[in-house]
Amino acid sequence: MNDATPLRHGQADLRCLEPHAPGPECTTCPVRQQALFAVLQPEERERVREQVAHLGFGPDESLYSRAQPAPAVFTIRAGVVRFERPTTHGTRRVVRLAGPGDLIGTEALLDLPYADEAVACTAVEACRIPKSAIDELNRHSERLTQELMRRWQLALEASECWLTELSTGTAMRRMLGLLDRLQRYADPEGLIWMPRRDEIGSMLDMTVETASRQISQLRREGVLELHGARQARLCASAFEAALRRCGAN
Amino acid sequence: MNDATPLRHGQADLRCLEPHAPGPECTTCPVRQQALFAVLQPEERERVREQVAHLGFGPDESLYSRAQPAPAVFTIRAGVVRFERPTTHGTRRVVRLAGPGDLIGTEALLDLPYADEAVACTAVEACRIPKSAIDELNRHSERLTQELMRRWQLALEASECWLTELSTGTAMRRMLGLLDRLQRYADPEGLIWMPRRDEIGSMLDMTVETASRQISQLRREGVLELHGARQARLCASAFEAALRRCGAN
DNA sequence: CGAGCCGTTGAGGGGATTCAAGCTCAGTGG
DNA sequence: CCACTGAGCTTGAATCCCCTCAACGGCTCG
Repeated sequence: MNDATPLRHGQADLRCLEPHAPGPECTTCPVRQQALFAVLQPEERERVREQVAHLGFGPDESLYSRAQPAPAVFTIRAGVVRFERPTTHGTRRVVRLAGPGDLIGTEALLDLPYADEAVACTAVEACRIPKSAIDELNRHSERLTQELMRRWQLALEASECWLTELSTGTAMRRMLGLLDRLQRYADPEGLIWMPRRDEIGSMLDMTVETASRQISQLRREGVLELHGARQARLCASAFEAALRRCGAN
Repeated sequence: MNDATPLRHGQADLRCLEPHAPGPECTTCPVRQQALFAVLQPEERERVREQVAHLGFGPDESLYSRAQPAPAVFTIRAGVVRFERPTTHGTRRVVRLAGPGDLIGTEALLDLPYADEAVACTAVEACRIPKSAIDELNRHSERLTQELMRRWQLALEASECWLTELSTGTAMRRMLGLLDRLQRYADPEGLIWMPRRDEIGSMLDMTVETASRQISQLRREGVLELHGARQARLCASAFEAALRRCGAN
């Protein structure tokens, strides 16, 4: 996809798709209704448009890194982003996922460094909004302030949900929980993004071998149907059955 | 401690220590510097004082319950509070702790129901602040708005930290992570609150037996020194040694 | 006193990790 | 063309950690 090295966990090379001519894309944005600026008046939106950069990221590129100075927030237009942080033991742990319409990196608005590393899982399109732009709007738009608080609550909800659904119980239960979440980011044809086995490992705190075994079992049971390496389809009825099976566990 | 039944996980009986005479306690509050209202001007603080109720809760009483309408936020003055939510399998999982100075139940400000059940672990003193009071101040104090956002970020940070430190690795590693956190809520004599074994279980996703075995081992190793049923003391050097030992694991 | 809760410890079994080998597939270069 | 390589995925076998089931002691309380 790019001529540079694939750079797993490297610095982001912020390839600006449309550097200084954001054009009319805001009004035609696929996530326009869910995005942060949906609460703005047209004239307010117009005022910040030229400060917003439209960026693209390839798999395993990071949008930003933990502990770095945070000058901007991002709205995700397409793709899946994972949030990683190192454990005290040196391994990496994924603590959350984000998808189209989500606002990430809000630490920036508090003059705090980024709390996690945000890494693209799939190809990702995102809008980069400098802190200054939000600050200015914030002074005049009470609705934006309210919306920002709502975003924080959403992130908190996602994190706590990750804890209850993806960090408890057997490996199979956690795997089903993950697939259930990935289903929300499915494309129109119902294909879900399938993480690498080691990614699954850092999401669910298991080894690559265990992740592989769970996937294999689900395939044998007809729950999961792999389509190439990075995509798959879930069978709803078999999925429910699998859930019940390990619910009785 | 109270004449009513101990009511494990029951409704909160909101015992108001000083019903309608908040008195001068705000200025003498032990958490005055860390609490939300620290950012307010004296006259602003004065305006809301009479709307704030000073409440007490006994162990296992809940301050509020998940999915309930949320009319107020709470500032914790003393004690430790845990946030629980049910898993899809029917068990309970603790997703976060809060202590003196923390602001909880901020969902209320967004007209959302409470996201978790907040349960007192120890004896807890808290100030109940109705949503309406915050709303009014919010319109005039930009600093309060900023502070609220900071609180949300703190909660998110705590939740993600819980995920990386208390939900990964072996039972011993998680136990040491928990003790490390509890240390932050230690009293002046260095005594920490010691949870029941089943509480530890729902915090670290392990059985009571496993929790008990870890505790016993740490006692034998001189890391932990129990003082009665609900208190203990950590030996810093032995604690570090234990961390290294299971770091090499 | 007996009942019940809480904590502890032991024995056995099961699920996950570890270690290891083999597979496919893409890219490389002779 | 094909051997070679390395990354990712899968599977097997042995080990180990944790869960399950069980029993028991201390303690409070009716």
